[in-house]
Amino acid sequence: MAQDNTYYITTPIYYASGDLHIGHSYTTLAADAISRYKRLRGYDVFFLTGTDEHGLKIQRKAQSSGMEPQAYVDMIVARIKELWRTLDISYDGFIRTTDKSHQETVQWIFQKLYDNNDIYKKAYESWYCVGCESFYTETQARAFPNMICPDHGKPLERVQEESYFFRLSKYQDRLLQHIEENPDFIQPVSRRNEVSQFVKSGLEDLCVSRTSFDWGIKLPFDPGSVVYVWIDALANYISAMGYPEDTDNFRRWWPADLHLMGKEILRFHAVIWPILLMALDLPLPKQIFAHGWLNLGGKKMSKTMGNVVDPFELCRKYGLDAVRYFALREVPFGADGDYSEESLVARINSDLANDLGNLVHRTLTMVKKFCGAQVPCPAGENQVDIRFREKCVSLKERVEKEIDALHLSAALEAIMDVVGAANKYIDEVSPWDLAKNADPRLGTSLNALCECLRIVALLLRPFMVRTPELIWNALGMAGDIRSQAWGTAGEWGVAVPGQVTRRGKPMFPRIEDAEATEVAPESAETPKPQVAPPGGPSESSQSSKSSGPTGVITIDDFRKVQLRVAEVVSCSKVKGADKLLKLELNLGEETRQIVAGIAMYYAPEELVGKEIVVVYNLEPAVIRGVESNGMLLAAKDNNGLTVLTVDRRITPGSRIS
RNA sequence: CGCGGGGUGGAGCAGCCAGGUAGCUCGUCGGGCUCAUAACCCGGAGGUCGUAGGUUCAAAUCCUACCCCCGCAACCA
Repeated sequence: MAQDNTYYITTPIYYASGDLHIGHSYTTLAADAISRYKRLRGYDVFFLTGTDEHGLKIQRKAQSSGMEPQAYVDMIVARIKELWRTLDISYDGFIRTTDKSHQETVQWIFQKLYDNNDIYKKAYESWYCVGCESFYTETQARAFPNMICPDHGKPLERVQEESYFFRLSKYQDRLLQHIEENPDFIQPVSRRNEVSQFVKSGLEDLCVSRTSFDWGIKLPFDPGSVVYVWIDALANYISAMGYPEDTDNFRRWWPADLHLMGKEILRFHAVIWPILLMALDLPLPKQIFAHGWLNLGGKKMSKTMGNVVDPFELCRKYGLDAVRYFALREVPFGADGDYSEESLVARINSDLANDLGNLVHRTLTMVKKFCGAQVPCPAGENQVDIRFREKCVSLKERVEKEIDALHLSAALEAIMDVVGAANKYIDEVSPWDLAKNADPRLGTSLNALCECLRIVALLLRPFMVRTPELIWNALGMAGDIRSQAWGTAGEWGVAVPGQVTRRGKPMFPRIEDAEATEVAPESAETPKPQVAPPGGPSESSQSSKSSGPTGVITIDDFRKVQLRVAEVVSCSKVKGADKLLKLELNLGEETRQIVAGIAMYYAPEELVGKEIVVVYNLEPAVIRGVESNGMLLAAKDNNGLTVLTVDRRITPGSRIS
């Protein structure tokens, strides 16, 4: 059993088939905030994240990039780690499913389950395409028109395959019982109901081996098969802690306190994982929490809008702490939300610039003007002062309560509530009037405001990585904020009267809209594409955020996209797809096939002979089973869509610049 | 009848499970203040709670039917 003062928290391991997006960042940021909080509360924290690196998709991706799978995932992992550096994620461990020790653990587990008869071999029927050399399930096969493989035009064959199955069904009742007896096991409640409903509907044994590809962990007793991805992936939570060999370390941390994830993979974590642990006779994790999604304009990754949300880009534009704040503040614990860059800007402006940043700035200005930049001595308090003080002092408990319940956004809300109270307090007290009359309550009020900011800075530490320190130093507090005990956020009168404050520039300048930024000439320097300096990720943000106008790119950025003229040789509808056309293109010395989602707007024959514009160096993709090697350009409005063509005939394959 | 989420002042959401004064953030309008980043503080306007029925003394909330939107599945290159 894990020791009492330990706290083991995990994110899922992310699939290393490509770059991560804001959703992965969201999970990881939440885990980071919780980890930082627990550390501040004195826990011995282990925060694990990592990557899932096996599977057919990665094998294919690597192939099409002309790389070995291992080299490919190494490259992706480097980028993922860079992202975590940029976001200043304080993880303690990073596990990769290609780690030797992980692979050995998985094989050990598989063997053990097999020996215990929790995994058994069974012949089962499925559909097979000789062309693809792969198997399809009943559902997949039925999705193909007439059961014909769209890639190869050949009918699927009914085949028998031997596979290994894991006895989920055997543990169904035990799992259900556990879920019902432990209300906190799966959270939030709505998710818990969903899972228990699913379990009640009956669990089928799970096929846990694959023979259709070989980029995976070999079965210890049947090297012709590899381990099903979820068994491989889920095991990371224990393999990373040394299971089964390093018993000391493993016992120290297991069971995990919290598995955090997006709701889309809850089922694997709430069904397969617990059952796997039961089969291994290990304790179950204390809590599995599925959060909602942070949809930041990511749903329209269409060709026309360049609005793919790249976390690196967001940090560069708005600053790390602003992005962290937004991500953790905007989405309440359970629900999804559609958010836009617009809402991000609105949030930054109203909460961080107008309320928090402005509060710091106006307070320090008054301390400077009225008290010679020294924290003043408090004098007597009246009702207003007392009420304010009490609100500040009790904030710590409110924040603790919310974070303990994993209500991260509510915790931030509570902090901002006190910030609002401080702004109101200034208005009620009007220190400038007190200064005119040399009223001793001037000291009381400004001292209180400094105390308030000190508390806010301390309590923001789980969420923001740079701002707390900035506030702390601006107040002239002694020592490093990093070494301050969490408990001091519940005390009053910690700032020493007479300590010298240092007012800086506003820490969160308002972000004006795009056109306003565009006119600002002084920041016309080419925006540096690099993000945070690798050494100190927290360095990035605050100073350089007013960067370039929204979405402006350099000529070099543009050159990355190779555009060419292509002649449409032939064109046909993709079978079984309403929106897709398949086009054969003449590009001079080569011909290519692309797929475009324009069938609603063009009949196939309309396009033949036309010279269109295509993105030449786009990564190949398989859409609806059909290979696409490029993308055509088109414009769309309310009346429809038009494909871009050239003004006069030109040699197919000509470059466009 | 594929699965899931949702329709509440101009925008985004809470309230619904345990019916009884419709709440919050942003915007807007008016006022205040001058310490502050056109910011901060106070006040106002603005809502047939998707539609139609039903239950009830009473419905945003419970029941029935329907309409519409959005994810995913599966059509994104």
